[in-house]
Amino acid sequence: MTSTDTTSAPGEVALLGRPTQQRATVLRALIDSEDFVSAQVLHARLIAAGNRVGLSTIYRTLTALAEAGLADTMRDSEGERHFRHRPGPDHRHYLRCRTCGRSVAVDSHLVERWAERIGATSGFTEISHTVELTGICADCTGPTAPAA
Amino acid sequence: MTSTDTTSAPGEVALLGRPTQQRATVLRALIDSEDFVSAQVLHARLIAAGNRVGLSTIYRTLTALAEAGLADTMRDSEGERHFRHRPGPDHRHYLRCRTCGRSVAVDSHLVERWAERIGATSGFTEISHTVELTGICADCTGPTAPAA
DNA sequence: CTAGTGATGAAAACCATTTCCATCTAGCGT
DNA sequence: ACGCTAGATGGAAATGGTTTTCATCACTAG
Ligand SMILES: [Mn+2]
Ligand SMILES: [Mn+2]
Ligand SMILES: [Zn+2]
Ligand SMILES: [Zn+2]
Repeated sequence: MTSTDTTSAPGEVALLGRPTQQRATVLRALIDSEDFVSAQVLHARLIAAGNRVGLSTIYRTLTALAEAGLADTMRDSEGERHFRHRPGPDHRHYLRCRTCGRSVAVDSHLVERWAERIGATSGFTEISHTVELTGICADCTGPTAPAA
Repeated sequence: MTSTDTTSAPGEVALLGRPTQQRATVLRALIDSEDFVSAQVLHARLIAAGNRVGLSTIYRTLTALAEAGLADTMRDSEGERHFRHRPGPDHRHYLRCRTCGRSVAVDSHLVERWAERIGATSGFTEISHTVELTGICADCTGPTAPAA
């Protein structure tokens, strides 16, 4: 009930090499957060929750997860990297509230096609793209003040 | 003929506060580069060219130019910020070659509209976005080897 | 010309991320 | 089970871009 649960995360973690205790913990925490988190914040949370994980391992694991396509990444305005678990097979783009930080995945097939077309038109190949949306969500817009 | 030219950059630099020698120099260098440059690289170039400008001033000026809408910015995969002079009134998006670094502005009105629509649909306001494309340009694709 | 406020820049501080490296450990052969 | 070994871990130190500090400088109003 505390931290002796070895069956934490599914076999997904095996895609990264050896399925270690720490990797399972990190993936589990990433899934549980259900929103973008920085390596630092995730580390703080895990430590606060009593887990023993090094910051280096968090960075290594998150980077590996992103490379393996199991996580989406994004950079905030200060250049800090944030990670979010990717449930499906293909990448997603998000719209994030600049006030409360909440983010929601958006339908992006239109930009996906646009990006490809632009590449073809310009004579470029192996096109890849970055698309990030930010705004103020309904909760934070109301005169009732930003949600806690 | 060396660096005594005070009429370097236009009055645009006045939009940033006092029209100083350094600000003119930085803006001029940014315009001349005609492509994205990092603060560090721009600084190195200016120093190599015999100008006396501090790195801090480069950062301050580039940041100010970006805030004033006179420059577009972009972050490379390592998180480093790059700046490019913005000739027109509205921002642009670029397609950059991952091999030689050259970048070309692309027509993005389609994504601009897409971003707005997504915002409206999601109940978000004050939408802003980030769109970056990378790929391999024609010059770098050919069997003739990447351009120097 | 002079005062006053903004600008400069060298050096130090910041801070997210990476690298080192000595110590563990999962997984395998025996 | 037992020991081996390549891979993994994590605390600490190194990196490296960017920001801050602060003493000195230089536009510009008067
Ligand atoms: Mn996409
Ligand atoms: Mn745009
Ligand atoms: Zn919000
Ligand atoms: Zn190229």
